[in-house]
Amino acid sequence: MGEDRSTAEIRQASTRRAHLALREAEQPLSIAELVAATGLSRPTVLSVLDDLTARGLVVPAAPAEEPGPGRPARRLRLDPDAAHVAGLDLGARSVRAVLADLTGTVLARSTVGLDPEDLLGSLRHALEEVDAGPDAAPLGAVGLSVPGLLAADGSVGSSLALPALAGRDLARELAEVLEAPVVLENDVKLAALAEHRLGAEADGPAADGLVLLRIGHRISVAIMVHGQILQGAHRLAGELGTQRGMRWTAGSRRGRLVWSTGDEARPLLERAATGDADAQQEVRAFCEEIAPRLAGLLLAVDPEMVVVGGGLSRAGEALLGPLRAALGSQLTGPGRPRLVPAALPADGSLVGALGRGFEHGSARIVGVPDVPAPWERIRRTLPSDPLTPDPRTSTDPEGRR
Amino acid sequence: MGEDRSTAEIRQASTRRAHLALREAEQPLSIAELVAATGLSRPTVLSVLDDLTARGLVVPAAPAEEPGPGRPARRLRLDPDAAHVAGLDLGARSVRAVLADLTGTVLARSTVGLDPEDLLGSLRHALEEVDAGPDAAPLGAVGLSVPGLLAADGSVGSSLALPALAGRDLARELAEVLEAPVVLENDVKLAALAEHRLGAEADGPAADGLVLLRIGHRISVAIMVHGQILQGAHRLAGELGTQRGMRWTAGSRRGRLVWSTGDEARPLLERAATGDADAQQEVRAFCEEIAPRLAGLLLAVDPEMVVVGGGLSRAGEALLGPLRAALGSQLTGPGRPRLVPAALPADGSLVGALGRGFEHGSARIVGVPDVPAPWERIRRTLPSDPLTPDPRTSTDPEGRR
DNA sequence: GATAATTCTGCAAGGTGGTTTCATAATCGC
DNA sequence: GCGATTATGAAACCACCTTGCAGAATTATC
Repeated sequence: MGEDRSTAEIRQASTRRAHLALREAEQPLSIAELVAATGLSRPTVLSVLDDLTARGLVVPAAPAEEPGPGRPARRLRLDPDAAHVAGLDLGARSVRAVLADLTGTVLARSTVGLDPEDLLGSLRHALEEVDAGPDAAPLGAVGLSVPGLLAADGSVGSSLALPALAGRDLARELAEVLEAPVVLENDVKLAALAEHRLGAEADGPAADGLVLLRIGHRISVAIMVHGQILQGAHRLAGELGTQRGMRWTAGSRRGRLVWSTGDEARPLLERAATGDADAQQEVRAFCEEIAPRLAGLLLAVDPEMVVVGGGLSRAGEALLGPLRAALGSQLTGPGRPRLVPAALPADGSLVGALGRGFEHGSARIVGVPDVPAPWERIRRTLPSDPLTPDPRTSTDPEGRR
Repeated sequence: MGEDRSTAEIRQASTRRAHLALREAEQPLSIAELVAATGLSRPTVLSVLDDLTARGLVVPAAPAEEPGPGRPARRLRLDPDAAHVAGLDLGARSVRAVLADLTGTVLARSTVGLDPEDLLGSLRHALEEVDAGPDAAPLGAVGLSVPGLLAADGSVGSSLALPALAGRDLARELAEVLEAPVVLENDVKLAALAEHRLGAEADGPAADGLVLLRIGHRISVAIMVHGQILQGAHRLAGELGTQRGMRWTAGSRRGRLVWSTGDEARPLLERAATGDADAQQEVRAFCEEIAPRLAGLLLAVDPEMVVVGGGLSRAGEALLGPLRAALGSQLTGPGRPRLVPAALPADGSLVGALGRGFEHGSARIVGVPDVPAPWERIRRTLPSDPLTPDPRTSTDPEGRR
C-alpha cells in the first residue's frame, strides 16, 4: 500500500552516500577515506563500490604522489564522463545551454539566437555548441527552462514571452530526439530553486521559505517552501499577473518611464545611485507601486528571505533600498523577510535547469533516486556569460576542457 | 550525517502497518487477516505483534462468533485504553476538550468557562470533565489549540482574542502538570489541518493546496501545502492582519453592520437567503471588500480549494455564493480554486488539536514515529457540541461509553 | 639488510529483518 | 471417524550491514 521500505532502500542510501562522498571530494579517495566520509563499514563500502564500478561510475585512480607510511591505498574516483547533464534556458530571443559532467563541473556554456519557427531546432543548436560531439559522454538528463506557464500534463500552457510555446510538449519532443530524460519547468521557478539551494550556505541557515522576485520586463515571482518549489494545484503559484484590475507589469506610476528591460532602466538606476533626486523619486514611486501586492504575498507565505533577481537587480542597493523601505511601510509586524540580491542575477534559470536535470536523472545516472544535485560545484565552475560579462569568479569563457 | 536508514526503520514501517491495520479494522483480526491487510509475511506479522503485545498495545480478543471451516483463528485487537489522547481548544471565553482512545474513538467532550486569570486551571478543568479519573488510561499526548500567534520558541507570542496568553509557554506548563507531551498550535492552522485531512476523501483527490478562510469576529487564514501546515519562517504564514492601511476585520463597507460574531450576523444572512435585496447587497459589499486581498493570497498559493469556516460559514450559499462571485471577478485566469464549506464548521480547531496530539504522541504511544492520526474515526465518533447543536450525525451528547 | 611500525586488504563470523516452505495442530462437515 | 480446511510454529534461506582478525605491502629504523 504505502511506501515500500525494504533492504533495497538501505542499499540505495549507502550507494547515495558513497556517491556523494566521491563527488564532493577534490581528489580520489581511498577505501579508508570513504569509510570515514560515509560512516559506513568497510565491507559495505567495498560492496557498494563493486556495484558502482560494474556500472562504470567509479574507476581506479593513480596512487597518491606523496607516499606516507604503510601500504599505499588503492584510490578511486568517479568517472566524470560516465554521463553528462545539460541545462537549457529557452528565452524570448535566445537559447542558452550549459553542459556539466557527472560531478557537476560545468564543461561549456553557449548562447544562440532563437528561431521561433523552430524551437526544437534552436534547442538542439544550443546543445550542439556545448556537446563534445559523437564520441562524447552519454547525456544522462536534460533540464529545460521555459518562460511560460506549465499545464497539469507537463506541456506548456501559455507563454507571454514566447507565444509559439503554447500547447507544445517540449519535454517529450526533446526527450525523443535526445534519447534522454528531459524535465521541463518554468524559468522563474527554476531560478528560485537555484537561489534556494545556493543561498542556504551563503545566507545563514537553510532558507525555510524563499520568494524570488524577478524584476525585468515583467515582474514575476516564485516561491520555495518546505524545501521544494511551490507549484500550486494548477502549477500557477506565484502568478500574480492574472488578478483583474491590477497592472503587474513594470511601469512607473507617473508614466514617464517604461521599465521594459534591465538595459533600458539601468541608466535611471545609475542616476539614482549617484544622487539624482528625480531618478530616486522615480525608483521610489516604482517600488511603492509594487510593494502593496508584494506585501500581500509575503504576509501569506512569511518567507525567510526575498531574493531580488532579474535585469534590474544588478543595480543593487539603488533598487533594494527603496524597495526595502516601501515594503517596510507596508509590513508592520515582526517577521519581515530579509531582502537580498540574487546569487545568480543572470543565470538563475539556467543553473536551475541544470540542477533540476541532475535531480531528474538521478535514478538513471547514479542508479539511485533522490541524489541531490551538485549545486555548489555548478556555481563554482560556471563560466560567466560571454555576452553579459559581470564581475565574478569565472573560468575560461570558452569553457571547454 | 544525514538520515539514519537502517533495519530499525524497516521494523518501524512494519510496526506502523500492523498498527494501522488493527486500528482501522472494525473487528478483531486474525493473523492471516493481518497478513493480507499489511502485505507483510506471516513471521514478520507475528514478530511485530509480539513486540506490540509486550508493550500492552495488542490484546487477544474473543474468537469469531460465526465459526467457519478449519481451525479457528486466534484473534487480536488493539487495546483502546492502552493510552488516551486529548485535544484542547482554548477560546476567548471558553475551553473545549475532547478525549479519545487509542483507536481515535472520541470518548467525551466538554466545554467549560474560561478564567483568564487562571488559564492553566481552566485547561485542567476542561480535561477533568472528560478524563475518566484516577483509574483511567494514561494520557499519551495532548494537542492544544490557542487563538494567538506562536513565537519561534514555541511559546505564545501574542493574542488579540486572549491577551493574557502573550509570552506564556503553555505547552511546557501543561506538560509538566499532566506528565504527558503537549503540542501547541494556532487554532486556525489546526482547523486547516483537520479540514485537509478530512476533506481529502470527501472532496476528491487529496487537496494539494488548501486555504482555510475563517470568517467570524475576525477574518483569518491558514494554508496547507505539501500535505503540511504552512508555517512560514516566523510562524506567521497567512497572517494577513498586519499589513498597514488595511483593516482586515469584518465590517461592511457601508458601515451599517459590524460582523462581529456569527450570531450577530446570522439574521442578516438569513434575510439575504430569503431574498431581502438590502441584505443581499450588504453581503455582497462585504464579500467585495475582502475579495481583493483574498485573491492576492490565492494567486500566490494557487490552492486546490478554499474551505470557508468560522461562525458565518453556516449560512452556506447565502455567503458562499456572493463570495464566489466576488472572487470570480478578481481571478480571471484558469485554476480558480473550489470554494467549499467547512467539514467541521464549529469543531475544526478542536479536532485539529486532537489529531495533532495523536501525531505528536505517535512515538510515545505506538513506539513508532509518524503514525497518522485516526482522523476519520475522530470525525465519525465526535459528538456534536451540546452548546451549539447543529444537524450532524452524532452519538450520545454525553459521549461517555 | 633485517626488523618494526603502519596502513591497507580480504575474508569469515555474527546480527537484524524479512520471506518462503513445510510439517503439525485444531476444527467442521460428512 | 475421516477428510477437507484453516491456522500455527519452526526451520531454512536471503539481503544488508557490522565487527573482528589474519595477512599483505610499504616505509622507517636499527
